[in-house]
Amino acid sequence: MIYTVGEMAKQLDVTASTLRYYDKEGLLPFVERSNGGMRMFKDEDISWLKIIECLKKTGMSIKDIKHFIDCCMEGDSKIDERLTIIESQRDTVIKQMKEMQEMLDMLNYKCWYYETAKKAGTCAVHDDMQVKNVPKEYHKYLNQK
Amino acid sequence: MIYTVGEMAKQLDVTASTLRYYDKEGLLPFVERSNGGMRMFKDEDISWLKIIECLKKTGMSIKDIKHFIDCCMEGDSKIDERLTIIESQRDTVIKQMKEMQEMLDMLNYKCWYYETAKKAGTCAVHDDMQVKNVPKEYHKYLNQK
DNA sequence: TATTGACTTAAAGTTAACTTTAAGTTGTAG
DNA sequence: CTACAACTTAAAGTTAACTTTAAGTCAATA
Repeated sequence: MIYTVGEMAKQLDVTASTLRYYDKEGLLPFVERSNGGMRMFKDEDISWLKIIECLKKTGMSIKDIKHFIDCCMEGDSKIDERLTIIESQRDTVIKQMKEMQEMLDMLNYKCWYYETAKKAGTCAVHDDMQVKNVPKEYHKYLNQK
Repeated sequence: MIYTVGEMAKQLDVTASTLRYYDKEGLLPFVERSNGGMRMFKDEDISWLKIIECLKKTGMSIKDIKHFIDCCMEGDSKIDERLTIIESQRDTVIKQMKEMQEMLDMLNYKCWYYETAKKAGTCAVHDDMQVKNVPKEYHKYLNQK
């Protein structure tokens, strides 16, 4: 199957101009053109776009994604570098997820804080809250508003 | 203890101008001033800055953080809205973490892909790779480059 | 009291990642 | 063959979140 930029955009839930922008930035060297100059996306290009999406969603810049794609186009001589880039991005994601978990922990505490305040009708309930009435997992947040 | 903007910035590992920018945007209405106009950060302000950091790191815009802080300054009449905002942000983070896990799964597959290619000296090893030699958790990525 | 480093504000500048616009071309349906 | 929707590029515009600059002020130390 062959798709136009608009059809491909719809499939990937991005705009056509985003795909054109990626192409302009050199992220899509694998996309072929018709005689008239129209982009022709192939089914296998979806795999490329999914890895681009993955790198983008995990915070890699367009410039660095281009570098990775360039390495891919170079072929087997760049396997080492491609592996290094992906490993490094994986480590980045692991760090991001740890940080996310910490943020989630804090938001869970805040939810408990406001649920408790809501029941009491006032945040003042926390001023004279006894530590034993605070769930253990939230102790580290005490003395926070 | 009282801290200047520079001291507070160092503690939080941000620049002083970032804190001034947040203040200008209305995120720090709780920060007091000296007679001469200098910002005076108190120890309890660190709690405020940590929740701001949490909201920011989980993708909330400055504008929406300001709205939350404004609700906080309003007092008990806004407990409901504060709870709703925090619950919604928690849900957002849970979604973000699920997506992150999917990205991590894909990066793990790519690592395996390049490790295998590296051992073989060529990516062509994947062209005639038998499914039984691909770890089960990676089967969903087959037919991807 | 003079120096000096850190502070103050307002305003302009930066950056990334798009998005929009304008002018023109392609390709399909009737 | 004509319409016309969707494509093309180049260039300008947008947005968020800072960052930098400039001109001046504060406050701690010698």
